[in-house]
Amino acid sequence: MAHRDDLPFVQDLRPLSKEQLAASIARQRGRKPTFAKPPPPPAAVSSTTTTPADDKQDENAPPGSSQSTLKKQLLGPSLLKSGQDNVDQSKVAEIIYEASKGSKYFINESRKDVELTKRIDRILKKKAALEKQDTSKDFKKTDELIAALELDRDLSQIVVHVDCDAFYASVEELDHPEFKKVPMAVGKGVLTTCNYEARKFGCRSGMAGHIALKLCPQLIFLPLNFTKYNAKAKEVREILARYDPRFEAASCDEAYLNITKYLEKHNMGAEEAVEQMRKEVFEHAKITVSAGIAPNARIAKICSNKNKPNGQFSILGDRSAVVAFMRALPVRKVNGIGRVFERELEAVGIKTLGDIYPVRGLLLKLFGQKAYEFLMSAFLGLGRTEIRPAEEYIRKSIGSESTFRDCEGTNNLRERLRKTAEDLEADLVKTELQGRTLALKIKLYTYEEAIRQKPLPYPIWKASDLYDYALPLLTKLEEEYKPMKLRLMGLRLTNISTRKKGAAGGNNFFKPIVIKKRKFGEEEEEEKWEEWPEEEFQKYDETGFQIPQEEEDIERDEEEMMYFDGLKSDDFLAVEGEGVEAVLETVKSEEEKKEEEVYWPCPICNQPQMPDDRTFNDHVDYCLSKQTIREAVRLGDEENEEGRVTPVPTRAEASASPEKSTINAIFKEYRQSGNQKNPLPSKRGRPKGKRRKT
DNA sequence: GCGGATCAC
DNA sequence: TATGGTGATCCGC
Repeated sequence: MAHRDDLPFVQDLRPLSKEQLAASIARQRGRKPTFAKPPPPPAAVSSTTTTPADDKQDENAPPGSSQSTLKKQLLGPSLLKSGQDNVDQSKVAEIIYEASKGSKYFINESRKDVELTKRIDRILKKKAALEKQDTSKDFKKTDELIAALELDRDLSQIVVHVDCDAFYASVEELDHPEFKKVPMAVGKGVLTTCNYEARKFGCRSGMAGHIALKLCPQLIFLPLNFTKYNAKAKEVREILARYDPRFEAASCDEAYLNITKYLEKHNMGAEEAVEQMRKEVFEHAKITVSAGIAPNARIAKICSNKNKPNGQFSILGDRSAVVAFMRALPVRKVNGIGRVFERELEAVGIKTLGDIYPVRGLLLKLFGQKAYEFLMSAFLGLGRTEIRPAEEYIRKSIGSESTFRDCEGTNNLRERLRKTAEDLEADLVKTELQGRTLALKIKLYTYEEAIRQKPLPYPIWKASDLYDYALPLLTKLEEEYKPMKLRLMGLRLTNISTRKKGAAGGNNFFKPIVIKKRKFGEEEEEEKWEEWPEEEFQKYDETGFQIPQEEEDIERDEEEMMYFDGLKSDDFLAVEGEGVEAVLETVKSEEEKKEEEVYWPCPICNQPQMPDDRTFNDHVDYCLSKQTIREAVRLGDEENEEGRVTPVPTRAEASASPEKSTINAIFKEYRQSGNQKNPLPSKRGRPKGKRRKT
């Protein structure tokens, strides 16, 4: 099927005006345009029988009401990351709201919105309480954190984020040039992506198909064809590899490159090289890409959205350029801050990253350690500079889930479970994986979700085992939600290991695998020892999309001015408190750091390590695990059962093994003594206030 | 360790 | 008629 034939294909393909749009929607609904007046409030959350009859409740909802936030929510995840064109988002929001109202999906969104509002209330109460206390210590601690983070800032690398423009839609347009100038979307049910013509109407990736049709009645739908997209992605990657052979494919249509070496070798400027790369990609693969150029991955990612489509944007230079750029950035632009966190931050007065500074001392208690460190690191414009092939990241789970028409009744549900188990088995056969923990996920017809999981006595992968072990979980849920009516079922295995021959059985050929931490925690990396994956897992990524947005200038309060201006004048440290000064005086420029050549030698491999606790500890743990894994493999050889492969212990497990306690104790002591007396060679000494992370 | 929630794509 | 699938992380309990 090339496209949907039942869709109207009008000759006039100009976007509708807002009035036309409204009229069009109204016609379909047999009513007059509704968005001229305030729309009705969301359906009552406690009731699942809400009907459009509820319409007449509250006609004057205030802007901050749950209705307004809900509308924003219904706009979909891609909206606020983008912002694009001349589409009137509030009108689009009204149309979506009107079209969604009363549906089960909508009612569930209302329920979630109410929960979130409650949580925000709790955060605000906490904030009010904090403001009555003396928080000077919290501010001081945070300034110490800032100083410590500054210490690790690395501006010497040049990282590029490459993002294909409306990838799936672009690929389809190559095969169907006739769709280039008309609104077109890929995917059914929800839009996986859509072309720029469709975006003019307010269509977005992730939007429900029938909603998109309301916004754009002439929208053309094409079915997904992953084989085609993967082939095209490969063509793009062939070019990227020329610029960084160790580039990182972040998804089907995104990649990170570290082009520092390339630039040195070819004596080129970053902008120039990336222009050339994008040109080569277009010549070779015939699709356009956008790129962001920056000192680290986090900023590069943000930059690649600035001049989309088919453009590039760079933030390079000194620290002040980076900090100034981050300051004005709406928090939602940062990877890891989604709609929910955005609302929580907004509630405490944080709209842009710059807004973080005045309240920095409250963030730890308001949002927890991880989010706190994440925010501070984002505020400073820090991010990872090490880019490595996706194959070096280890997978932690594998699952399969699917949506269907309402399914109820024990027999039907069991049949569904059987099918789900078979689907998962197929993937487990392909990947040669198995798992030791099984999770069953369900979504009720009300869109409420639940998960039940259980550790297994041994790793499984066969459909029959999956079914047998999942059945008790299903019956448990059936009891809880009786009578249970489902719209989705999924199975997922965690604690996974490979079934490949020779992986962990006897040939102890191991290589380090890096674990990606995606959310908070500054995209840190943590190393483990695992089998080298010989084969890339097939990916079924779907493309999200973002479009640049104008950033309004923010007003800076006095305190903020001091920080940023101080940064520029290069002695910003002096404006801060006493404790901070003490820490900050150890901050050196990159050049100074390099010149000093002060490292701590690893007691095991004797290689010089960066002189900070965390890096050093991690490295020692890494070396230790190398030792302990070797021992574990030797032991494991004798203990292995036929046909069942012992999973390689993780670093934590390895450290916890009693056999290794001696060596661990030695190095624990080593590290502790280092902590107290700093016997390790260091001209500069360790920064005060640097927390030890475990 | 489990279950719910959030996030990215 | 009627809003996806895969994988990861974090938090509270």
